[in-house]
Amino acid sequence: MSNPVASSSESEDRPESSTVSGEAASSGKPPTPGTGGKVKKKGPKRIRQQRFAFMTKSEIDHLEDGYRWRKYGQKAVKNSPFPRSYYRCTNSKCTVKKRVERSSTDPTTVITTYEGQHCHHTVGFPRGLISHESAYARYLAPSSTSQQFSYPRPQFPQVGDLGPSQSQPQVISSEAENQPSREQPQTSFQDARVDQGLLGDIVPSIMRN
DNA sequence: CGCCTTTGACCAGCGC
DNA sequence: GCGCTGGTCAAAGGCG
Repeated sequence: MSNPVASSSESEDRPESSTVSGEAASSGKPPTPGTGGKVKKKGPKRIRQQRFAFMTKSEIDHLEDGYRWRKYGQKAVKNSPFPRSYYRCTNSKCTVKKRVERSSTDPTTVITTYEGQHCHHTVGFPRGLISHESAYARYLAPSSTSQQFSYPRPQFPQVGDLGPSQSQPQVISSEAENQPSREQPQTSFQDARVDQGLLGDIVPSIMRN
C-alpha cells in the first residue's frame, strides 16, 4: 500500500529550521534595485509561524478555501515529478502562505501546507466555488481559531482510510512554532470537534449529494 | 484596466 | 569550502 502520509510527513518532518517565514523581514522587502538583490531579506532569526499541513484526495491542485491566493512561485521538488506551488494570500495585511504539492507516491493526493494565520475573514467565494478546504479556512480564521495544534507523535491519519470518501483532507502535520513552549504533549487539539466540525465543513451538502 | 499566472534568477541555509 | 535545495522576488504576458 502506498501510504502517502509517510512521504508527506517526511517533507514536514525534516529539520527545516530555516525554512520559516519571517514576515517581519519579508514584509520589509527592501527593493535594493540595480544590484539585482531582489531576493527577500531575511532577518537575524526567523519566527516560525503556525503551520498546518494536510492531504487531500483531489485532482485539482489549487483548492478553494474561501480566501484568495496569488501564486508567487513554483519549484520542482526532488523525489517528486510534480512541482510545488507557492501561494500567498492576496490580502496585503495577511501574511499567510500556502504550499501545494502532489504526493510523489500518490498523484491523486494533494499536500497543502498553510503557514501563518489569516488576520481577516474569508472574502467569500469569489469564484463561486466551495471546497473542502473551507474547513481549514476556519482553522485559520482569526475568530474561530485560537488554539494551537501539534502532533507530539508522527501518528498521522491514513489517507487509505478514506477509501472511496475522496475529497476529504487529512491533517498530516500541524505545529505551532510560535509557542515558546511548544512541548505540549496534550495539546488543545480538539480531535472530536475538529473531526466532526471539519467533516461538516469538508463535505458540504453540495458535495454530499 | 486590473489581476493573476508563468518563468527565470538570486540568495540563504544546511549538509558533506 | 563547495554544492545542492528550498524559497522568494521581479518582469512580462494573458485573460476577464
